[in-house]
Amino acid sequence: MTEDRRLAVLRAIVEDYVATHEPVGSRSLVERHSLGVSPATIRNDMAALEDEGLIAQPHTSAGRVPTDQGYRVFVDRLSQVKPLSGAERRAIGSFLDGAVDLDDVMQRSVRLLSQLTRQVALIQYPSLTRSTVRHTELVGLTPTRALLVVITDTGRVEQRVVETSVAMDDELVARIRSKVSEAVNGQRLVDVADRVADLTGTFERDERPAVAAVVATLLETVVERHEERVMLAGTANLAAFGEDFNGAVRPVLEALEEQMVLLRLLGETRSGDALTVRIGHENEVEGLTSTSVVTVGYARGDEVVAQLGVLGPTRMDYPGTMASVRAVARYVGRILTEQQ
Amino acid sequence: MTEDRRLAVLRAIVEDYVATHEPVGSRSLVERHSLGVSPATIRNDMAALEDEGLIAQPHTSAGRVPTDQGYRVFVDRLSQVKPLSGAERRAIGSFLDGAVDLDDVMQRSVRLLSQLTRQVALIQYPSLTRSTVRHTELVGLTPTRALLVVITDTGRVEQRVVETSVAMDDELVARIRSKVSEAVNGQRLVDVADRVADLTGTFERDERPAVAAVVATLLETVVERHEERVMLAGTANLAAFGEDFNGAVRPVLEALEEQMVLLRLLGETRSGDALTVRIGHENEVEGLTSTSVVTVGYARGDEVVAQLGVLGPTRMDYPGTMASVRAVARYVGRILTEQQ
DNA sequence: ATTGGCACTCGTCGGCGCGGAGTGCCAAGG
DNA sequence: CCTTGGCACTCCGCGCCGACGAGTGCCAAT
Repeated sequence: MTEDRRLAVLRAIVEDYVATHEPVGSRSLVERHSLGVSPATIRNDMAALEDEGLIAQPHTSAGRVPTDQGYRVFVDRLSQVKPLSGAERRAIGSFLDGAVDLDDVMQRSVRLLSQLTRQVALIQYPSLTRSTVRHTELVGLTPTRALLVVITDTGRVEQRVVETSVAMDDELVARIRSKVSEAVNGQRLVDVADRVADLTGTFERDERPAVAAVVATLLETVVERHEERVMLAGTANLAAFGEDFNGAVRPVLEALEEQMVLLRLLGETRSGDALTVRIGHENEVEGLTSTSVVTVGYARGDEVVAQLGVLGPTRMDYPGTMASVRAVARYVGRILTEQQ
Repeated sequence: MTEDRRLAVLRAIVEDYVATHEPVGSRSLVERHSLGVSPATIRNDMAALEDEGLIAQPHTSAGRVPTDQGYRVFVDRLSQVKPLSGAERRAIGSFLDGAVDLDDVMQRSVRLLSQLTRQVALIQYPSLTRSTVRHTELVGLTPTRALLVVITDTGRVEQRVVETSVAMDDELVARIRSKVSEAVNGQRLVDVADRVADLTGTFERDERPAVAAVVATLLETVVERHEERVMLAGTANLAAFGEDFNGAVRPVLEALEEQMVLLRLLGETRSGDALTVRIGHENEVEGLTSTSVVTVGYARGDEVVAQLGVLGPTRMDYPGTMASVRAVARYVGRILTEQQ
C-alpha cells in the first residue's frame, strides 16, 4: 500500500536526519533502509510528502529535511517507544537513590536527565496546591520585620519577610505565631485562605495591621508562589546545538534565564501526566521556535504535582528522549512517594 | 622617554583590540591615538613589546594582539578607573532598591551586573561565619525523619532533613528542639559547635542517637554548607563570546554548571574586599583558561561577607568591568547593611 | 632615537571549473 | 495504476589561482 510506504519513508528520513544532521536523499535512503523499492519510487513519495508539507529541501537538488509538521507526524504516528538500555536504567537508579532532601532530588534528577538526553533538562518543583501545612514559624527580625516560614509535608520550605508599618514586640509575634499555627497547621494549602480569613478580627484593633501583614504574606507564599521554581541543567549541551546555526543559541540562553518562560514551557499543557511534545513553532515562546520541548508530569502518590522535561533542537531523537523523560519522571515520582 | 611610550603603545593596543576584536597594526594605531610618532617607530616598540611577551601576532604580517601578560600589565599599571555614567548609576539604584528579601537582592544584583557588563555575572551568598543564629526549628516529618531549619540574622534560612536510625516521638522532637534552641539561639555560627558539644549527654541513653543525628546535621548546616551557594546570570552573553571561537563556549558552560568551580572562582583569592582580576591562564580552572574573572568582596556593615564578580573573554573592557563590579558590590553592601 | 622607503609575507576575497549528489520528468514495463 | 531505469539539469562544495591590501622587518638617512 502506497500510503504506508510514504510514512515509512518519512520515518526513515527523520531517523537518518536525526542521526546525520544532513539532508537525506533518495539514494542513501534505500541503501540504509530496506524499503524494497528503487530510489525513483522514493523520489515520487518524497515529492508527495513535500506537497503535504512534511519535508522540505533546503536548496533545489539537495536532500530533504523534515519540517516541524513532519516531526509532528513522526511523533504522533510513527515513533515506537524505545526501551532504555540496561546501563541507562542502572544510571537512573544509582543517580537518584542517594538524594537526601527535596532540593537534592530536584538537582540530581535534572542533571541526570540532561546527561541521559544530552540536552537541556528542566524540572519544576512540586506544586503546593495539594499538600498540607506541616508547620509554620514566625521569627521577629526587627520591630517592623519578621520572617515567616512555612514547611509543607513535601519537605518544601517557603520563607518570606513580612514588613509591617507598626512595630511588633516579641509577645505579639509569639501570639500571632501561635494563632496562625493553630489555624493552618495540618490544613491543605488550598484551604489556608479560608482558615485565616477572619483571623485578623480576633486581635486588638491596634495589632491588626501587623496581623494583616502576616496573613497577606502567608497567602502570597502558599497561593501565588506555589509553583514558581524551575531548575535547569545541561545548558552546555546547547553548544552542540550551535554547530549548525550559531546565532540561534543566544536567544535560547536568554529565554532559559527567564523563570516565567520556563514556567510557561513546563506549564502550558497542564494535561496531567501525559507526555507532551511541542515541536518548533508549536512553541509560542519567542526565541524557542526552532527547539522542541518534551515534558511529562510526575506524581507524588497518585497526584500529579509538577512537570519535568527537556528542551533541544527540533532534530532530536524523539523516541529516546521521550523514553528518558518518562523514565526519570517515574523514578522521581517513586522517590517522592516513598519519602512521603 | 621611550619606556613610557612603549607602555602607551601597549595601552593603545589593548584598548583598540578590546574595541574592535581585531589585531591592531602600527598604522591604525597612530591614526586612532595621537602618539606623536610615526608608524615605523611604533613598529620598533611593538617588536620590543613582543620580545617581552606582552603582545603577539596571530600570523606573520598580521597586527598584534595582547597576550595574557599584556592584559596583566594593562590592568596593573595602565588602566585608570573609568567612572560610571549617570545612567548606569541610576540603573543600579533603581534596580536594587525594590528588593524584598535576600534571594531577591542576590538575584537582582547578579542580573544587574550581567546587564551592565554584558558578561556572565556571579554572586556568592553571604557567608554565615560571622552571623548569629536567630532561630532554630525542628519539625517531625516521619518517625525517623525530621526537618531542621536554621534562621540567621542575615535573613538566610537553611534547611536539612535529619534521618535517625531510631524513632522519635513528638515529645522527644519537642524536647530536642527546645534544648537545641536554648543552646544555640543568639550564638554566632562559629560558636555553635562548642555550644552543642555536650548536648547529647544530657539526654537519656536511648534518646542519644536521635539527638546526635540532629546535632550532626546542625553542624553540617552551619559549618560545612556555610558559603555553598552561588547564583549566576547572563550566560546568554557567552554567545557573543562565541563569535570568534565557537567550540570554546561549551567548556565554559560546563564549568559554570559546577557549583564547586564557581566557588573556586569566587573564593580563590580570599583577600578581603580587594578587587582581583584573574586573566586567562592565571585561572586554574580547566575550560576557563581563555576567560578572565573580575571579583571583589562585598560587605555587610564593615565585615566582608562574600564575593561577587563577572566572567568574560580575556579581551574585555577591564576598566569598565572593574568599575561596574565595584559599584554593584558597594550597593549590595549598602543594602545588606541597611536591612540588618 | 626617529623616520621614510622598500621588499616581503600572508590572509582574505572573488572568480572559475569540476565533481558529485540529488532532483524531476518521461517513457517503458509489470 | 504503480514502479523503474534513464537522462538532463541544478546547484552545493571544494580546490585552485591571482589580485589586493594590511602589516611587518630591515636599512639607510637624518
